[in-house]
Amino acid sequence: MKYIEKLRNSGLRPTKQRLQICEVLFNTERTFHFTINELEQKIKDKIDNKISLATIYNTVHAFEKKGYLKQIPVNSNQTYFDTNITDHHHFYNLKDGNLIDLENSDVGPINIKKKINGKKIKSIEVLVKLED
Amino acid sequence: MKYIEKLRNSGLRPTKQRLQICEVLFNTERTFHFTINELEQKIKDKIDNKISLATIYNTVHAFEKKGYLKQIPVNSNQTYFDTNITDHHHFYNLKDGNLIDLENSDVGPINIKKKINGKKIKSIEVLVKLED
DNA sequence: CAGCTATTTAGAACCATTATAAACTGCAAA
DNA sequence: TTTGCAGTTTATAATGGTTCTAAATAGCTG
Repeated sequence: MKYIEKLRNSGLRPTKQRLQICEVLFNTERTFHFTINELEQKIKDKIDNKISLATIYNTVHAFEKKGYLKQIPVNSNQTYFDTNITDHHHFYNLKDGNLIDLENSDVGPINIKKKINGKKIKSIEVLVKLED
Repeated sequence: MKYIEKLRNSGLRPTKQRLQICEVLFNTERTFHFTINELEQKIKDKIDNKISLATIYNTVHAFEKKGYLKQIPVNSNQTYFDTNITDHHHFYNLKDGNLIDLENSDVGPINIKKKINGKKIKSIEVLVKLED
């Protein structure tokens, strides 16, 4: 299994559940956005055994902490995650809450001129809200 | 009262509660960021009568819909609002969750090259996450 | 002033997320 | 292999921000 090493290298035990969640999250043609509920549904569809909701939350947070997932800063009642961990941005369709990737190359270079004392920039994320 | 007209022009009845919330939100030297809980506390400190939490939620949402407040897209368990409704951006201090304004002039012009069919850009918001 | 609709209110309901604590499991050491 | 233990999983309860409800109240227009 190709995810065993990945997990072990991060100090995460390659449990059956984590490996199955890896399959759902990372063994795909394309990256995608999801909420925990959407992921839960995807997991139900793809695997036979049940993974408890608590484990899904735990795993997603563990993966996010290790940098295998990113949280998308959007105001919604649910938290959105992204399996695309490259530097990039998002369109946010206000009508239906849909998110669309916006590659770095589709946004001019962003130069933050203001500095904050003693702080480093960890990420720069652009959210482009869309309306009709 | 200077807020009566503002409210009436928006189709909102200038009730005692709304006018008092206007005072707290807009009669200030500087704009500021807040969560509903923080606003509730501020209101308690500044006025004698009680305003119910439901009214605070209703009013904040009404003001946001009318464009007198902006929601700040940040992942937090609470929703952040901003009384600064000009086009601008934010630093987000990951350590303590603090938000700092980042004026448009402190960010180079942002040119979104990708177009989405049939959609208009409503806003472009940059979130700069800070770490130590 | 009358009557109508918008608004306020306390409290209940909702629901995403987190906490709990008991059962289970991967794994290293013997 | 077996043992022991820390790391995980699990069902369920708890939490807490937000929204809903329905009754009381308050602007506003005629």
